[in-house]
Amino acid sequence: MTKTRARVLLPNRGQMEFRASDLESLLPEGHRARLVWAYVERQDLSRFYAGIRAVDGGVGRSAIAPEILLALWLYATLDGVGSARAVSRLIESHDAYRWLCGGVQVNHHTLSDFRKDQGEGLDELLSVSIASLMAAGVVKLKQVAQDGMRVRASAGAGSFRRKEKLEGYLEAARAEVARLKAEVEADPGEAERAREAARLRAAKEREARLEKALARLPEIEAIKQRQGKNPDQARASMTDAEATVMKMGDGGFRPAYNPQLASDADSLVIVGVEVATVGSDQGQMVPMIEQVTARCGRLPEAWLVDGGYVGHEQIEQASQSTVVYGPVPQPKNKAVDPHQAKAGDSEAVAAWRQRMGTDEAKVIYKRRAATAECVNAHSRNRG
DNA sequence: GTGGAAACCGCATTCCGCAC
DNA sequence: GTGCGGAATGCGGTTTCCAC
Repeated sequence: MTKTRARVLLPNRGQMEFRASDLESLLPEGHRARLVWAYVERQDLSRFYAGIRAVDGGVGRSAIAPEILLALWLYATLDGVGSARAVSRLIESHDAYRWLCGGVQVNHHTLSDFRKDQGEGLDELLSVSIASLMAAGVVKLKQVAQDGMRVRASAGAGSFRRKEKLEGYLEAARAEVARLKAEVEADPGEAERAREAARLRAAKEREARLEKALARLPEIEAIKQRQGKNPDQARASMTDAEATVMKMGDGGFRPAYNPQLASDADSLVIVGVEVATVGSDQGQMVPMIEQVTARCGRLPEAWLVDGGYVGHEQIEQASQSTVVYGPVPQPKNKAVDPHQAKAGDSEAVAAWRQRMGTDEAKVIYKRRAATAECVNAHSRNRG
């Protein structure tokens, strides 16, 4: 008995079809993009609108609504996307990003410009958001935890040069700018003129970067001096003058920044942000307390830090405004546990007790268990 | 239809990390 | 050291809008 061939449905991908659909139906109720949009709509964006010169009845092309740009960046940040080009690609392919745009074309350049030009506005928005959360009782500032993390800078490890080399490169860059200026002014052909102008721009940028690198050298030299090292060995990056070679989590040394975050331990809301250009957390506590106080309008009740912040001077200053919780610093004589020290303490421990003022009510050094609790709370927060 | 103004966005360039 | 892909950014062309 012969068996006939099975009859099946095979895909026909060349078939044209039209579907009726709207952006609104792409996202379900309660989708994160809708929440982001609702949040953005509630914000006072007058600062962003103030910079738009295209007005009703006036000339010029309409600007893209700041709500869209802000919502795109906010949603992208929640998605862990930080590149303008990546957001631009997502706008083409991802329903949530398409929904946020609502048919408005947004180019990666516009996204990048918005982030670059509106830094102050975005910072102010953070303050306003925190104020709203405080008014609603979400942020209480009972315990604020601070920590930093090393973030790789956009500068090559091989871009660092000492003063002598930087000055040489700057001289060469200035000569190049002068040469290109003369070439542009000599009025070559139209097509060539654009290329020459681009080269001139690039040369000017390089000159400016080298000037910045040289301007930062004194700061780096002073650090070297404090560390007892030869200040002549100070080097700055030719491409990103503010980047500093720091010890990273994996033990390596790379150009990086040290962003500092302060967060309300109960609500997990970030209440302070700063980008430090030094690798150590020492010295970062007091400026952050001042920033959070200015941003929130009142002092935090308690401030939690890890061992990297516990320096005598910082603790003394911080204790004027809040109660500081941090790991107990070990005396240089590691053979002695100062907490166990009693009558007959060694001279070193007695001096340590006096220096740290453990009996002062304002400065409280919690023992290991309490510290672990604080650090855990902060770790959860960072997560 | 034309000109002017404002905003958008493509081009060109540089720099980076990575692979080889 | 070289090539490649990705990202950032200034300049200037293009687009859009309005008045005349």
